[in-house]
Amino acid sequence: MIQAVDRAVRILMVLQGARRVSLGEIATELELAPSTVHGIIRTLLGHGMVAQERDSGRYRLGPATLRLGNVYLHTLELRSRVVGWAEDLARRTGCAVRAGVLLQGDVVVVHHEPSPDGSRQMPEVGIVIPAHACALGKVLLAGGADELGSRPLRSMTADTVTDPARLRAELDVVRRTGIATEAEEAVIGECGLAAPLVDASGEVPGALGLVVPASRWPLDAAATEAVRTAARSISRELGASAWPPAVRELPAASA
Amino acid sequence: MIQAVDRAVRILMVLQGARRVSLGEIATELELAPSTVHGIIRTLLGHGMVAQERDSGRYRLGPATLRLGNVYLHTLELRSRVVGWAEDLARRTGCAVRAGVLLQGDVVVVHHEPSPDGSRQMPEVGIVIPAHACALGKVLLAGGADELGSRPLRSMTADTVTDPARLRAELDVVRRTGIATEAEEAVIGECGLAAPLVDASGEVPGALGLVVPASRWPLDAAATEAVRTAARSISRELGASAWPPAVRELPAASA
DNA sequence: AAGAGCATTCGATGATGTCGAATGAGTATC
DNA sequence: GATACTCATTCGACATCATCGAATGCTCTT
Repeated sequence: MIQAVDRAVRILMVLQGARRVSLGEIATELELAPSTVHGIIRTLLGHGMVAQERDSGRYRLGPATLRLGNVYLHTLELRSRVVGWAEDLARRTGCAVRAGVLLQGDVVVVHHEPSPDGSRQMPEVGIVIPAHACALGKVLLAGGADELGSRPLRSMTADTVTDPARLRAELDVVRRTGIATEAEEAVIGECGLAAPLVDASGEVPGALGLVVPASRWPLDAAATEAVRTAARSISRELGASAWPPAVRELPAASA
Repeated sequence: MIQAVDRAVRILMVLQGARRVSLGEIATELELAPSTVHGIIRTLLGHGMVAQERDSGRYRLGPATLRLGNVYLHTLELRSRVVGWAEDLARRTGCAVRAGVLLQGDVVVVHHEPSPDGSRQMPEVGIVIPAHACALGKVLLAGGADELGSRPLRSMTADTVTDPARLRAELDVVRRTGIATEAEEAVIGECGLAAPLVDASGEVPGALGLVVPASRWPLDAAATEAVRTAARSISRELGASAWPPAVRELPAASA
């Protein structure tokens, strides 16, 4: 792992955590000499990855990051395949629809279809949710090879699953049923139900799910079936041969 | 400028240009040894800045870029101040409204308010337009210190201004009037009108403008005045003391 | 008016990234 | 069905390059 590049990305992560950060704060947080940070930041500055406030001298993320993220979205085949089905799902179920991918123990929302009733329209594409606390995340963890990243399971609400053993048991159920649920484990008043998206290699590169108000929880069977149908259809478009994905306990003997 | 970091960002830029890129293609484009690129990419891979297709081995941008871009948007004070006024402007003028910032000779759209008639709803936040070919860009170039970056002015349509001298003359007008216009210089059938957003230091960190169908061009005076009013109001919220920004021919003697 | 905190610059050190060649897997070709 | 090719990947030695600590200039605060 290239040290300088690793540090550069770490600096971006620090800038991600706070609006305006001083050079010294970054240096302290990363346990580096201020001049070291300065050199890296100047390089990032030259490419627009970070910006500097002209008056205070403090740093924040730059417009180049927005461009990168936007291109990422448009090159994501998963997303383009999801859009149409998400619209249909939202109309059919009356719920907001989300699609997400895994990023190191967190779920990044790559598509958000607002609920038809228009309760809120905040652009939620790009937001990050701890994987263990949302339905999308449980699906992705269940489908991933590494499963849990051995990081502590941060508690978000009173109902967040923080016990690794209990989460692992839940993931087993997800693997068997192809559906994950979550009830106010990330946000009070919000529940979720999600299903895996499978690609040609049998991997689970993403998940599709509903955001359900707690007042409408548990969800009726029709909505659950709609999610299952949509996920299966998208997976087929992605080249998947089986859905839900095959459970792989051991390295398959048939390979 | 840190060499390794610079190369890492360059790699991201290459990945930005094509959906799926092989290691060799990146190495060729950047004139580097494949193993050098590989080392850097592996580091970026570890942070989710790039992703690798499991089957082909090719690379593309990763979900971490989306997260970065999203955080950038939410930490941008400019954007949060623009949202309300953009909505109002769109309703008042019937046009789509955009806000943008400058990124090395290009404009990055940081906010997009669709036109009320709902002609199209593509999420255009994050897209990039050559600064010399759009109204937002002309405003930003006029307000910037470096003016033109001595890069060739790429032609987008038959009406794109590609002559530096003519563009410079246009920028002078923009500085005097506080309004920039563009008629089918970037996209056939699309015209634009924009005004500068000024901050407390008198800089022009962003621009606000309308996207006008060619059929409605030239725009009536009322709409132009609405843009001017919105830009002035937002600038005041940002702490600006004067609008349009003062023209600085020379380093001010009063400093 | 003096002090602190900040970003920034500079130069010497050695740790670190770079390169070229070799490996292995996977695929297309004959 | 076997071969040749492309491609990502690994390894080790060299010298470049990033790193660090101290010093500077600046602005804002006390």
